[in-house]
Amino acid sequence: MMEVETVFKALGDTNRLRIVNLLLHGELCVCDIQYVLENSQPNISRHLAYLKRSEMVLDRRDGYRVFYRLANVKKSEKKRLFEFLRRIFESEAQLNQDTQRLKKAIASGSCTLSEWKPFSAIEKNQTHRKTA
Amino acid sequence: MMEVETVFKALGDTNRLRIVNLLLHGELCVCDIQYVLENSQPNISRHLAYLKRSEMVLDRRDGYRVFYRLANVKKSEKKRLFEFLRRIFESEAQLNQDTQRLKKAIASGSCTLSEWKPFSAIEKNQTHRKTA
DNA sequence: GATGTCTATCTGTCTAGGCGCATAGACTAT
DNA sequence: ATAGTCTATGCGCCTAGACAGATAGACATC
Repeated sequence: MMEVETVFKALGDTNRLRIVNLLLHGELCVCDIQYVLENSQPNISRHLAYLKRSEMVLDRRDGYRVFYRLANVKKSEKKRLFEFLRRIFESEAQLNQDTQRLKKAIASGSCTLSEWKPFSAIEKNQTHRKTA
Repeated sequence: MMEVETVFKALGDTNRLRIVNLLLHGELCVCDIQYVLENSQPNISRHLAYLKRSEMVLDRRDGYRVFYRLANVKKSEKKRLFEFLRRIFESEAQLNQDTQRLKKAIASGSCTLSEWKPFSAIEKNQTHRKTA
């Protein structure tokens, strides 16, 4: 078929789950994700490309950085999916750890220079934070 | 990690999605599933074994037939998952077609000789239908 | 026992995809 | 242009897993 299969395939990998978990909290640039996952940059890029092919995320270039965010949050189907993921991710130690690490990184001025924006805000209006 | 990854991997295949969709409607024997999916028996068995390894389903032998059902519906996490799946499966043409085909087969006396039992009933009390 | 039915597993082939490493591309600033 | 930063892609290796076809196992009936 079918889009459903594609989505589950995309979620059937630890690294991609960790990425989606981070993106649930807001838009991020590649280097932020790389920092949290402690993984090689090419590997992160490949997984982001996979998520993009699967229509799970969208990207946007700003200068020499590329920002990724969850896609189509408006569409009720995906919205339900992301809500579901948020709930089940709560009980995953690794993902919680990642989230903490991200927040700490942002607070202490990571690659992402702009302010932290929670998922709920992005969900409402799809405007993205500006980095200048 | 992590159980979440395993579950999504299990759902990242068309045949397994179709099987889970059928099992959402109740316990079934292998030949019923094979009939609906119009696939080879070894292939169905393999996918069922995969789902079992992933702790998505349980099996039970009754005579020369083996019945499969969704696992651990009591645990709230899995319960939420199955509820989620039921909702998103509603908009998948192939899966609806399968469901119709199954119902028709059961009505006209398929391999499964016993009466049709809806998912809600199985969900409440985990007793299984008897085939004799 | 032998036979028939239903199910599982074994063998081999093929493809998707995960990773490391190197390199190319995009952009900025000087 | 040149250098520096961030990101994407190409190549090669390896494993998981999807399938077909053959065979083995479990069970009932005769």
